[in-house]
Amino acid sequence: MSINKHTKSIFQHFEKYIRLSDTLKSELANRIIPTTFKKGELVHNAQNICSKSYFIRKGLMRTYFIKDGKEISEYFSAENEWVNSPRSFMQQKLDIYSIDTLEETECYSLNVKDLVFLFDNFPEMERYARLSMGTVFGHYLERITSMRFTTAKEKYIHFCEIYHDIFHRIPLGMVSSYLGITQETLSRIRAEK
Amino acid sequence: MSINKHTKSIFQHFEKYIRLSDTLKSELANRIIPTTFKKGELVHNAQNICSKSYFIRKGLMRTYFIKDGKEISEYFSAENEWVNSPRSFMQQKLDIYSIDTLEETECYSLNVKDLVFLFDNFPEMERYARLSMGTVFGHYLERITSMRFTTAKEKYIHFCEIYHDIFHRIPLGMVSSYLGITQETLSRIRAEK
DNA sequence: CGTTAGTTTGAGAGGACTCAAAGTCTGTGG
DNA sequence: CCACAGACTTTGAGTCCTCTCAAACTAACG
Repeated sequence: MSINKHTKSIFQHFEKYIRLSDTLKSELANRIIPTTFKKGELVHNAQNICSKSYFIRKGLMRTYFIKDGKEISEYFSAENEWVNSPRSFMQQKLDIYSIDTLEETECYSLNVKDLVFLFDNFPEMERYARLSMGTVFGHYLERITSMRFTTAKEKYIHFCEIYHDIFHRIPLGMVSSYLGITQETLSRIRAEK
Repeated sequence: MSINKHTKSIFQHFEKYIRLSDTLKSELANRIIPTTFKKGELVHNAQNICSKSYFIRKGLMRTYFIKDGKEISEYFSAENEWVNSPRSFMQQKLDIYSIDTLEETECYSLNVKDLVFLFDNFPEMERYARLSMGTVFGHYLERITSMRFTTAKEKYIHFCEIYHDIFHRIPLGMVSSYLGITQETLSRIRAEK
C-alpha cells in the first residue's frame, strides 16, 4: 500500500490548522509509519515512557489507568484524532495512563524524536501544535464541566451527546468507569429509558 | 512605576520555556499593560468575547459560570499564572466563563491582537505557547482524574493538596461549587477533621 | 452597630453504592 | 455447527452518603 493513499487523511487534518508546504509534506511522509493494532491490543503500557503518538485513521482506542486494581477509562479516541499518554509523551516521563484498542485500529505512528525534529525545523509545526491543542483544550473543559453534573443520568446523557458517534461501540463497564459510576447504576439507567 | 520592575516576573515565566531575545523583550514590554483589580471586581464578563489574557503578579482570581442561577467555580488562579476564558480567548467566540477576583490583584494584561502579532513575528512565541499549554494540560488531566474520586471527602483532600498555597484564601461556598458538592456537606467534612 | 453575606447544625428523603446471584452474549474447540 | 467457558450485563435487596429544606449562628462591612 502506498504512503500517498494513507497520508491523505492526516494531511487533511494538518491543513485544518496550517498550510503544508511540499517540503514539510515529504518530511512528514518520511516519518509517519502506518500501523495496525488488533482489537484489544495494548498500544501503550504505563510502565514505559510514551515515545509515540498515534493518529487514528480507522478504529477506536481507549486511554485508561488502574485505580484500586480496576481499570478506569479516561477517554476514548476515534477517527482523525491523535492519541498518546499526554504528560508522558510531552514531558518524556512516566505517567499512569495505558492505551489499548476496542476495535481493530489503523493508524499512523509518529515518534517523539521525529516530532521534535519537525518542531525544530518547521515553525508552522509549532503553530499547528498550539492550535490543535487549543481544540483538545476545549474538549477537556467540556469534560470537566460535564463531570460536575450531579446525577448519574445527567452524566450518561451528556456522554452520549459527546460521543454520539461511538458510544454504542464501547462496553458498558468502560463507560461506567469513564463516568465515575458503577456498572449496575449505568445498567439501570439504560433500562429505564 | 517602571515597566522594568514590573516585567521581571513575567519574563522569568517566559524563560522557563524559551530564551527571550532583546528584541522580543522590548516588543513584549511594549504590549503588556500593568493593571490592578480591586477585590471582587469583574475581570471578564461572559457576555463579551474575551480579548485579553492576564498574567497574575500578585493576587487571586476565579473563573466561574452560572448554572441554574448559581455561580459554579471552575478554577482558581494565583501568582505567575495566565488567566483568561480559554475557548473565548483562543477562538474569539462567546463562552460561558466569567472571571473575577477574590483579592486585590496586580497583573499584566495582553491583548489578543498583540499576542497574534507576537505569534506571527516570533516563532519562539509559538513554541512558548505550545510548551506552556502542555503544563496547563497536565493540570487539567489531574483535575479530571480527581473529579472521579467518589466521596466528597476524597475530593476535598485532593483539592487542598492541589491548591495548598491558596485554599485557605477561598470562601467555602466557592470551594464547594468547585468540587461539585453542597456547602453543607463541605462544612461537615471540615468539621469532622 | 445593624444589615447582609457566609457558615454551621439538624432532620428527613433519595440516589448510588455494595454484595450477591442470575441471565446473556461471544468466541473457541470439539 | 453446536456446546461450553469466560466475559459482560442485568436484576434484587439493603445500607450509607449526600442532597434538600430549614433555621441558627458568625463574620464582615458600611
